[in-house]
Amino acid sequence: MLLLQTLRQNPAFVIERLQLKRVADAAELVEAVLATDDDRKNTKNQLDLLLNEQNQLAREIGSLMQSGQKEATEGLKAKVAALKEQSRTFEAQVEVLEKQQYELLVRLPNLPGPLVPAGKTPEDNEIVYQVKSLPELAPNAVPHWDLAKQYDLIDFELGVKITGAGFPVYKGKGARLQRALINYFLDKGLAEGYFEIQPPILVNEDSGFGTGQLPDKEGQMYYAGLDQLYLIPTAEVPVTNLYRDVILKEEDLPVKNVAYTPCFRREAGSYGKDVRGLNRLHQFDKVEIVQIAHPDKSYEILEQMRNYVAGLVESLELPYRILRLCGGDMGFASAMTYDFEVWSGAQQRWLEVSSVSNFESYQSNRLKLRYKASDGKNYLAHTLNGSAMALPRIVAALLENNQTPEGIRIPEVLVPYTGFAFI
RNA sequence: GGAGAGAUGGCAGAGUGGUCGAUUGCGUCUGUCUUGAAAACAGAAGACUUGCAAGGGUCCGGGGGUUCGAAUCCCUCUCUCUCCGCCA
Repeated sequence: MLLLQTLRQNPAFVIERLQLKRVADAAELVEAVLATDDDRKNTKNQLDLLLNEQNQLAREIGSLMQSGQKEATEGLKAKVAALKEQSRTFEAQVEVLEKQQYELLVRLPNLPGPLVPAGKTPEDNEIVYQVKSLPELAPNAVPHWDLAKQYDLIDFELGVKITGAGFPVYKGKGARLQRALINYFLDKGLAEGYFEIQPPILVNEDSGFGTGQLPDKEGQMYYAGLDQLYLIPTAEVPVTNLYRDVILKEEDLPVKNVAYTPCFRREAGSYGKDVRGLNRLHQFDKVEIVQIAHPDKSYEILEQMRNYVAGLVESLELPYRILRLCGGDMGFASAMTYDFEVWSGAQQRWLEVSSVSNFESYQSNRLKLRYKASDGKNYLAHTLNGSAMALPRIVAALLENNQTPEGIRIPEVLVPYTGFAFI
């Protein structure tokens, strides 16, 4: 959620930035928020005056009672009753205005940072890095779903039988490859100074709200209605929410967490080649990195995270590119996002495997995640996160790019984890 | 799932209708002392919000109520703990 003071200080700038994020009626929204806020403050001030008067009278009555002058209180009591009647109206009004203001405010996405390119579609994303040459696969190279079948690594039909489409069953070396990747990513994270967390994969409504999945994207999460819990779409949700309503010490920043979790996404409305094989699943594994940063450091940290993820992809010997997402393609809560895409040799397309974002104070404002600065005041921290990495598309690219007549070659760094060098 | 107890400031733990936003202890921070530290002593410190400020308002798990006045009484929800049952 954007800070009110940001809108107040420079509404023109906010409107301009919001338009980058495809908010067509930005000007109207901003104006409405500010008008509502004026109204709210005004009404609240009047209410406060009334309350103050009541408090004073109550205190007066108190001291009269204690000195035994009971009769003298009757007139005052009546007076308070009248004031109370009055304040009820204001109270109701304030409540309405607060709600109104809040509902307007949550509809505003985060402002794109200064480096974010203008644009509406994925074509407008800025390619900030791309591998020089793409590998040539043999003409008879096949997509990963065929390889998965050929080597009996992943069984999509079996998943359909026991659950449904988008819930694959990993088998044998396929399962071991998954496990190897998870451990590899976690170990790398630890070596980078991240602290490992194993969070619940069901979260309550407050958590879904804290990171911004609720109320807008409710339909994208699986919901266990009997217990009113949501299956997490990413570890970002439980991990970031660990710090909901927390005031950190300044010297504890940055907080660096890494977590492996399964992720669940309903992905309603997807179809076709996009969802073939491992391209898009309802359940998948991901290792996520989350940082809570000092506002002055968050962009520096974003670059560190980007470099870290780049190192991961490179260590797996996968051809990749990095995109800086344009305003229109960015997530609702993000101020700047880098997407990592690996080249899927047999499908001849780029697959997104990681998304690294700085949310600045957008999430922490909702979360009430603050740190106490040396001046003794509390300030909102910045939050960042990134996939490091999402497994399925990594697996897809590994299988496709590394297929040889002798089998599928496992990247060197993974061999200690898989226990085999070829599939 | 059944029975009982409870939810107060970073933690522990008082407070059962009237200057209580809250006694006290521990922890934290700042001074004094010390070469430095410890100890001792003195002092400081909750959160949100409004206001230039003085000041004001709200917050004792959440919501509602009684009352001139509620942390304190009533209703309700949530959660935690103890015991029993079940169980990876």
